[in-house]
Amino acid sequence: MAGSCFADILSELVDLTPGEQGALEKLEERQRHVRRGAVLQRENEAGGELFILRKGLMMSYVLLADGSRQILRFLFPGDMLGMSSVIYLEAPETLCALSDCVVSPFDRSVLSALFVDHPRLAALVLVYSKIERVALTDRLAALGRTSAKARVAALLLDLRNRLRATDKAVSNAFALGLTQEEIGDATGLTAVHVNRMLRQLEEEGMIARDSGRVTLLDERALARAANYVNRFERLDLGWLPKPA
Amino acid sequence: MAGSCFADILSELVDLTPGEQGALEKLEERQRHVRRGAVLQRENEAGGELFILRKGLMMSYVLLADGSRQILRFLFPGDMLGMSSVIYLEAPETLCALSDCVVSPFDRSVLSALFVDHPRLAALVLVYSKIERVALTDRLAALGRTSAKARVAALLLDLRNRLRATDKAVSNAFALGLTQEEIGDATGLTAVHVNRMLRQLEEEGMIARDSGRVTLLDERALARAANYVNRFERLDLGWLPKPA
DNA sequence: CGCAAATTTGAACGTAGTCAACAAGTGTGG
DNA sequence: CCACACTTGTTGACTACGTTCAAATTTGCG
Repeated sequence: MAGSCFADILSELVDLTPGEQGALEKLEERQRHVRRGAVLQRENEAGGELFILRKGLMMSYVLLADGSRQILRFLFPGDMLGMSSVIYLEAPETLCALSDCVVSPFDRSVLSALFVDHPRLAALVLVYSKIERVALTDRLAALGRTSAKARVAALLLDLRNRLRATDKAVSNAFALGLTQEEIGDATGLTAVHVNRMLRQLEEEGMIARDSGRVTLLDERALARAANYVNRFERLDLGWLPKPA
Repeated sequence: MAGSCFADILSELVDLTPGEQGALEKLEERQRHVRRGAVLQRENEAGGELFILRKGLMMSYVLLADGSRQILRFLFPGDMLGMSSVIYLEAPETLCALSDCVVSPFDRSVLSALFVDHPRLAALVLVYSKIERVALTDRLAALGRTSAKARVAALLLDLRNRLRATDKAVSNAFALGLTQEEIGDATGLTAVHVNRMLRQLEEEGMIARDSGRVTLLDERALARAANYVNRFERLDLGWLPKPA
């Protein structure tokens, strides 16, 4: 297996040295196939493994006492999985495959070694973690303070942008690969209401739909409705340590 | 100024070496007083500085297009502030003092040096950041999937626990130091509805209130209503690098 | 083709928001 | 010390956004 998906993400942020690339390839030496619907890690269970997602779409979610589910994050190729579980005795969230996936498991000791041998990569892991944090707070603000329509619009935009980040060929039309129930669990709505919001976005000419595929017709209007910000842009990383 | 507040937090997680303690004290050499209501860093403005909060209560929030506010996080002594803004050209969130505060500003280059000289501290900074992440996803799930009453109950429990983390003397009765509007902006509710929920918690015997002070009368019932988890417990950090 | 899952739609309901008025503090300057 | 303004808290009446429940329809998979 050539190359490292995680390195691909980090190299969008800075130019990696050959030494750094080599270190990152250690994270993706092995690989494991994961079937759609399979669980990589279950909430409240031990044994936090770390992974890089190489192919496919996954999600992390939590289940609440009443059985309802909150999807925390969708995971795309190049994303590092399991970091928030590896620091706990029991995982705080479940990792589940939304499509057939390929992941590269790696040991915590490899991460630990990375911190010792490659300070700049360690700092980049922190930066990556902070970008994810800001994306999470965007969603927190969306759930706390925006309408159902705005949340669905934001999800569509975010999904398209993150698909495009891994595959430049993704256009305004894409298969979202989520059920309306999953969209609801991500946006804090019911599946029924998601359906109505999609219909409304369609009637207002912002999107078109055809058997699971969505086309963003009026991206400007969607972004306005959603007050969406792409958090992988306008970064400032000049302060990072020199490469090892 | 003796000691480091941030070191106090990290030493709850692992035993710090004298060398590590010394490095952390570098973060808190200077200090600055911040008045109640003052803004340390404003959303969409440049100049992300880093800080350790030494005294007082602060919050981070975002403003949405319609003027509404979402409080992202309350900040307590020992918390590191500004990390998510330092990686961007414009800060993604505002930092504002809820009481008179003391902060220690430090340069990004100091953080950078920490990564080079103290790999284990760097890893601990990442761990700290991940604990915060899990706390954020807890709140995401609360906003997406729980009732108004549960969200207010969760906020009260969290506030008490975090106050106690910095001051062991904090009992079940404490001054929360927030207006009902602020509680609403944190929980995604209106001030009016927060008022009703507090009254309801009071009528059900879970809390008592007296001029800004709150007493948690039935902590068990509150935790059940809120499905609250203390994320600073049950950690597993045996895999960290050896101290430098 | 046949079955299960997902989508779609309607009607009734309920939680939380909105608007408005008043009370209780809090701080400031006269 | 009091008068005034302003913020915060409290309560009621009404509204509305999103949920719930139910049933029909479509889709996709084995």
